Amino acid sequence: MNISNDTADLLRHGAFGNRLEPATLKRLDALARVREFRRSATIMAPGDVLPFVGHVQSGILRVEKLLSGGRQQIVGLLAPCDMFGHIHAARSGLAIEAVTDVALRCYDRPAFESLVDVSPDLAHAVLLSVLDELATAREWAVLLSGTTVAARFACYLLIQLRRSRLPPAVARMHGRPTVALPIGRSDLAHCLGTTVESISRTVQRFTRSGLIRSDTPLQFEILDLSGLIAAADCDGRDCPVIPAELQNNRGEPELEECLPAA
Amino acid sequence: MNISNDTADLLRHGAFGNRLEPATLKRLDALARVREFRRSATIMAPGDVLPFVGHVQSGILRVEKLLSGGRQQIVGLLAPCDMFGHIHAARSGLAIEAVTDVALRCYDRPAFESLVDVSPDLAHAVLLSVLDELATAREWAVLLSGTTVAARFACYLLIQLRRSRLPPAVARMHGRPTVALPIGRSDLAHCLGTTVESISRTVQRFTRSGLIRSDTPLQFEILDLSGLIAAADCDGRDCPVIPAELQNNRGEPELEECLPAA
DNA sequence: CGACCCCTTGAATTAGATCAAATAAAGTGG
DNA sequence: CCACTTTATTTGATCTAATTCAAGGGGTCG
Repeated sequence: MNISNDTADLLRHGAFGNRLEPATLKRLDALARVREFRRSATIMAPGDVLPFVGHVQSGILRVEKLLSGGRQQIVGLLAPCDMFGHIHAARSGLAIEAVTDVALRCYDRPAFESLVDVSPDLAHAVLLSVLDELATAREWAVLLSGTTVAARFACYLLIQLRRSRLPPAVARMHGRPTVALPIGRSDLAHCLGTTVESISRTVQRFTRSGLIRSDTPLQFEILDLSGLIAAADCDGRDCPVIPAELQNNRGEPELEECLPAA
Repeated sequence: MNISNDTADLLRHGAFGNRLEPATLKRLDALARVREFRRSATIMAPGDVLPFVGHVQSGILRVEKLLSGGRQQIVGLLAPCDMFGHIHAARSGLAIEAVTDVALRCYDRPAFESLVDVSPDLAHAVLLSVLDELATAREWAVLLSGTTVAARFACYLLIQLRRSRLPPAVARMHGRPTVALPIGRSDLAHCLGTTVESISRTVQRFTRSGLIRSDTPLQFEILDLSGLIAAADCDGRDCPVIPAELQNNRGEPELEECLPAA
């Protein structure tokens, strides 16, 4: 299969794009409208119910909880091709903000729901999509449950390795798997429920230990995958399952196959 | 509406029971088979894909991640009427165990999925059910993101107050809202990503502060709801939204209405 | 060049984990 | 029904890890 075609399709139709009938796809396209937001823009305030659903075309969103003291806790990141919005409206109390400049492919929610009602293939794709979101949310819960910052950071890297379906997030630098999300230390700290200082120290420690290499603050080359898995305090069978294609470096042969993904 | 009828219906048909056509309900009942497990039994091992889906009729399940060191991290609790199992199989790497003796109403998965395919009402109900699971998972992520044990414990109490749809979990003792899940300190500690000792100390501290009262280790009477909300470090608009019916004690008038729930 | 933002590093404090033990509750068998 | 075992909870003391407070580079942009 042609990678670049797949990529283009994912970008256009999101996670459920390539599972739809041509006819449904066409009607979906008719509904689509691309909206762009600048970095730090608020897409959804806490308590809002968006009038649309959609998926990310480019950029990174953060799903976060705003706490009383003006503090924020990130409970998820949305990368290109991830869905956002409440299919069947229910206030979540969460906020969505743009980490980078973003382009969102949006569908008017009532129209989208009507289309779902008459398109079993779309209904099925939406269900799969929500199930994927569910798995991701559980993964975040596991991540946040790590007791030490080191464990949470290692888990974060493993999740990003496994999860990202599109080039920019995970690539190979110097032939090694690399996590390169456009996420600054501040956001990273909020993701991991800690402070920028602790993040910084942990990154330095991992670097000194030879687990990772970080040319720029936004890039993490994975040097020792098995070491990272050990640091994440979870065995490879579980949450952070690494795609087979990434295992051929210092590959861990005992790692099982990854989920079929997309 | 008749509460006891509703309760019975929830117990029999789970979260999506009262949204189905009578015909669908009948076909669903034909598929149902109740399985019982004793306390501490493993319903699903990590890596398993259950041959059935279903919902809890009685008892409590814990959804957990098993870590390398034999440690476990609970990423969710399932109470009566909650769904479990992967509708469209995808290994989660999570385990499900019985906290108490449980009765599960199970449906053979292939048969259930076939029924979903031909029953739009069931498909819709399943989607809503999964969306509810998603909201719950995000709530857990928020819970686990709390920095201090006190914040996580307070958040846990608030979530249980809001979430439990059936009597045993939340009731009123001496006229006050009470969280009374059959969860021992050990499980509670795993839920909150901490140790039994820290739980114990936190409970004592909350008791001394007059936030809660605990006659038995399994019961927590809420004495000061607004204090708990403050301790959870999140304003009432968000995650822990308290049902209106529970607010008439030391009610917090500024709390908004809760979600329509079931 | 200075203002600003982001990342790193250092020192002090504190919360929580760990180790260890006492107390309380619940089941078991005589 | 009581002594006894087992399990659950509480309390104490120590030690480690992380937050907090504070300051020092290293960029970018007007």
